[in-house]
Amino acid sequence: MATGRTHRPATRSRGIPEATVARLPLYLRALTALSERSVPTVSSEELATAAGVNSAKLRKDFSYLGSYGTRGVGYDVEYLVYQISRELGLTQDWPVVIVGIGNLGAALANYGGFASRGFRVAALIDADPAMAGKPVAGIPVQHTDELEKIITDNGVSIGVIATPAGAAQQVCDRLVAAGITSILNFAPTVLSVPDGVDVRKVDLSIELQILAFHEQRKAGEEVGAPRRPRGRFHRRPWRPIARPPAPPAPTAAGKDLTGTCPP
Amino acid sequence: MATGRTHRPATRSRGIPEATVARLPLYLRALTALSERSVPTVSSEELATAAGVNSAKLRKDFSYLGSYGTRGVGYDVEYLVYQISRELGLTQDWPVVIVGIGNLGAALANYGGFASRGFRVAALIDADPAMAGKPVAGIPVQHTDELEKIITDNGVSIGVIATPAGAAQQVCDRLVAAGITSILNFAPTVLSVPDGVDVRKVDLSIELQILAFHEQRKAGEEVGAPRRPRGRFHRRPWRPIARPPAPPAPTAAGKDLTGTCPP
DNA sequence: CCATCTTTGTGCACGCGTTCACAAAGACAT
DNA sequence: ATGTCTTTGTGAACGCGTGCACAAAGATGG
Repeated sequence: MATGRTHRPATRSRGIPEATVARLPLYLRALTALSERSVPTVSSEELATAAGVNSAKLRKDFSYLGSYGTRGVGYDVEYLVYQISRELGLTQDWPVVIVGIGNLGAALANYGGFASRGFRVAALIDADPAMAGKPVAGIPVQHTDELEKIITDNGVSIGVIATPAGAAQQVCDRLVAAGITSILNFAPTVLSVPDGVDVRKVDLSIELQILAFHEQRKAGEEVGAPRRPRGRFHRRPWRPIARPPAPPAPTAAGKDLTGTCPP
Repeated sequence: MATGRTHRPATRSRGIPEATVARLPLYLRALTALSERSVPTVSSEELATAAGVNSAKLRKDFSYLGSYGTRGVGYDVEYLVYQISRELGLTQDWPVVIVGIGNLGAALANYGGFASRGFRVAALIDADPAMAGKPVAGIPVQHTDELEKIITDNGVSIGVIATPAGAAQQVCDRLVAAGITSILNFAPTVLSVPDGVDVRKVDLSIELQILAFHEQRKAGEEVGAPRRPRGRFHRRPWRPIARPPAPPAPTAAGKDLTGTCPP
């Protein structure tokens, strides 16, 4: 999951483990799809398949919420949708502000998955005066000067940062000072926030790098044993983009000079 | 982290734990920043702070790569940048295709964080014939019909799916059939792929839902003990957006009717 | 060359998360 | 009412990840 997660002290909130909380939205999505198809009940096995997890894990996850299933039958879809929604806090409406209306910010503003989950885009904020007033996704962009006023007036407690990395910490500080207590950060920076403020981050390039690691490993396996031409014919040659720097030489007179001579 | 991660069998690849692999990009980002400031060496403590992790964790992570530090001094920045880049497979260039050029796809095409890490956008693909030929981020969009040809001609092994949920599985199948072995999925769907294909997912709304959970918990604490007006004055009233469905009644003659009567 | 000081690398213990496997619970048929 | 069959809910075992705490290693100064 591209889901970068921030260093939370792993405090299981009200008895529900973090790992379970992170999966509840998955279950909710699968259940919503079933609900739209008017499926009345679903077994843990079916739902687990639809959500892409193990059925035992799903049952244990649900057991933290309570005993909402019926043995021999399964789970009532509508009832479970409501229980999970309530647990996640989606039975109320959450106004959010998006700061940084570049390509990504605009994409987020247009993203339909927010409104359907109870998240309402209360305002779009950008530092560029030329953007001010310009409508994006039907909402006029407002200038950063208005940030504090927007947040207090609308009672916003969740902020989304989609600015360049250089501006992120500054924006974050202003959001927190204005009363924001949850931040979703798309900027490739580590944000420092006071206690009581939650930060979750999404870094698009990190996910690709993790994929590259495994991809390299798959390609590397081929030079190993049976030399079976797996994949196809489209293996790229190994093209280094940087010379390996020499390992740092010992500061004092090195006792062992082997291995540091250039090839 | 919004990092959604897919149910990998937790196979630690070549001895390096998955959790460590997921953090290597973080270290790399912090090290790159130091490198640009021409900082020669860095201690585990400093680097850990910059990356937002524990210093003991960082040292243990690096120990999986080898002994690249110097006791009493720290780590050589340039050397470590190279070693991590090599481990992640970023010393070669990875062509990627982006399928689905809507708001999000366009944002990804314009995202600068890819090119700087060795990822090259080889092609943009969309199913809308009206998009064909239109340049996005300087690259002309190509039609889905060309998908297989693009992938084989360019030797692409990493694909990014930014289509609507309904089209994702179909696109995924075609990508896999054409030779793609790593997929980054932005569509809110569970993709099923054959063994040997890696999938990582990024779901924007999931991250917000997790934040909402904790936000609700913070608000709920206030009604508890000392009624200290934490936060500020902007607490929203609890506004239910759906009536709680009644729990499923027993099919046969219910022995116990208490608790199912409407309020 | 020796003493001191800094910082790495890691053994160890602990806690969380995952999975197995099964007893208990309820539906359904007879 | 009773038996059978399906599916839940959970106790227990295991493995991974995290953090502590310290010994070893090397730099630095005299």
